[in-house]
Amino acid sequence: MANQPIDRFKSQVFHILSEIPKGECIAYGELAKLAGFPGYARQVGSLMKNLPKDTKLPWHRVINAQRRISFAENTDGYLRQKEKLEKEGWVIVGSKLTFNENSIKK
DNA sequence: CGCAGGGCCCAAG
DNA sequence: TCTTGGGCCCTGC
Repeated sequence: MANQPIDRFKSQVFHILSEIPKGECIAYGELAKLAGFPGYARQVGSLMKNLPKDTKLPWHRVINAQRRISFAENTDGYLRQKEKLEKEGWVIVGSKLTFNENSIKK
């Protein structure tokens, strides 16, 4: 298509996303930046939105810069992401995402 | 061609 | 911690 840069951007995003190891997380902005398109955070969100349910990409490891899940708590997207993250050692502390390294801080 | 909106980001209060 | 307000880029109507 005409949007080659964007097309590459998408590919990069998906690639990077697939390379994210368990226990790691990345912000939309960071992801976009690594993809070579700093400032395209919103587009990353659009891509996530477009992801199929059967995707094997760890989209749940993508969070916002505030280190929070960008969904409202009453949405199933939030719940799904939360579950996956918790399985990988993440914990929700006051709406904030925190990595549980062996033991939660105090 | 303009406008609203999105899994955003950042700074203030 | 939450709410505003500005800016970021792209898509859809």
